[in-house]
Amino acid sequence: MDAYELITRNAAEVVTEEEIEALADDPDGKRAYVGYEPSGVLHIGHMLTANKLIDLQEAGFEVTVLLADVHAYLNDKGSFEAIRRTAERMRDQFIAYGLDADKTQFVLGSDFQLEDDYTLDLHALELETTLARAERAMAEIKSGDSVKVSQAVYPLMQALDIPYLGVDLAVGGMEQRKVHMLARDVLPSIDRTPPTSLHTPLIADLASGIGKMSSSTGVTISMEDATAEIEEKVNKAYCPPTADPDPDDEGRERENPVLQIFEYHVFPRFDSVVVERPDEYGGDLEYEAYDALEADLESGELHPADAKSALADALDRLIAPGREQLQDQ
RNA sequence: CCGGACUUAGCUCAGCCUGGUAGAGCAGCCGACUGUAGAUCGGCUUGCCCCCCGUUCAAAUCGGGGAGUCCGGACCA
Repeated sequence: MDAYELITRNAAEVVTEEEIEALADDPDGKRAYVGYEPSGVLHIGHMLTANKLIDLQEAGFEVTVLLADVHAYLNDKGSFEAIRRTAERMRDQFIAYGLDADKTQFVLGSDFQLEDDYTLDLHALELETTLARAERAMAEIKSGDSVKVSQAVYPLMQALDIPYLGVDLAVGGMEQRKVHMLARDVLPSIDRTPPTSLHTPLIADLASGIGKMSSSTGVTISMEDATAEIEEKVNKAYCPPTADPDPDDEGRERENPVLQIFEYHVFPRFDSVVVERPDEYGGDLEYEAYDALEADLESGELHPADAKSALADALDRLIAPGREQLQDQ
């Protein structure tokens, strides 16, 4: 697989295509980053961008993982001390999951975001940005809560982190695109180069197929789940026998989260997937690419229940090494 | 700083006037039906009624004080 293909596979969008092509022409030593608010437990939402970081490392990129302790604090996630402890735990989980510890630079936000220069640049960005724009860019606002000033500063710090970390490529889920667009708009005002950005798709809510999966509301699969928990969660997932389900009664779009996880988590990390099936239903099936599996589900050749048991097995194999490594500590 | 509205289940809210041991919808959980899930049907759970003080046999409900949120007004030295 060439560099361009590694960089762009399974990406929902890149901004811009020309800039990505330029990076792909000479990826060695270029720096990519993702920022995470420390939440303690790595789940398959985080792992989706982590997969992309692994792709980028393979393509020759240097990778920075920002453990955004200051951001978490601004977003009312607890005391600094508690947040830093979860940040450490999360770093261990990333390494256990498969990020190369030697090629990955883990940075705490508080390592550089409290410096004088940073603060003054931040104020300069505040001057460039309306409250409405900042609020729109803030992906992490809990709906219904009243917005704090800290939450308006939050996306501006995300923008400013990019030049301070020397990032060429900013990576994030699609919910981060407004932040990256804000960064592209506003960084030139302080004579900083705006980032190229790459956004991964969002996996839909496991139970309903609607919206995005979240660890706070609803069900997610994490690095800490036991085999039996994974089986139960996957079994309970929404999975009609199609890749393109009809909208629900209220007109909300639905996705098939089981297929999404196959596409974005399983096939990128495994060469082939075996679906074990009792003889009465036709015996085992083997797939080497996602498209073939999707086509069989669509045609009825592959029953959702069999797809689910294969998914649970693959996910368990994906996270078991990390899970065991963390238990040994 | 002044004024108004609001605060009840995880969420959106009803109940308050006229005190009598807390309700609906949604969500959640369980079961039936599907070789998965969803849909559908049947059942079930959930509460510091914002806090404190008072009145009363009895307060979510009445009176006083306080807090939080939202909206408006004033101030603009």
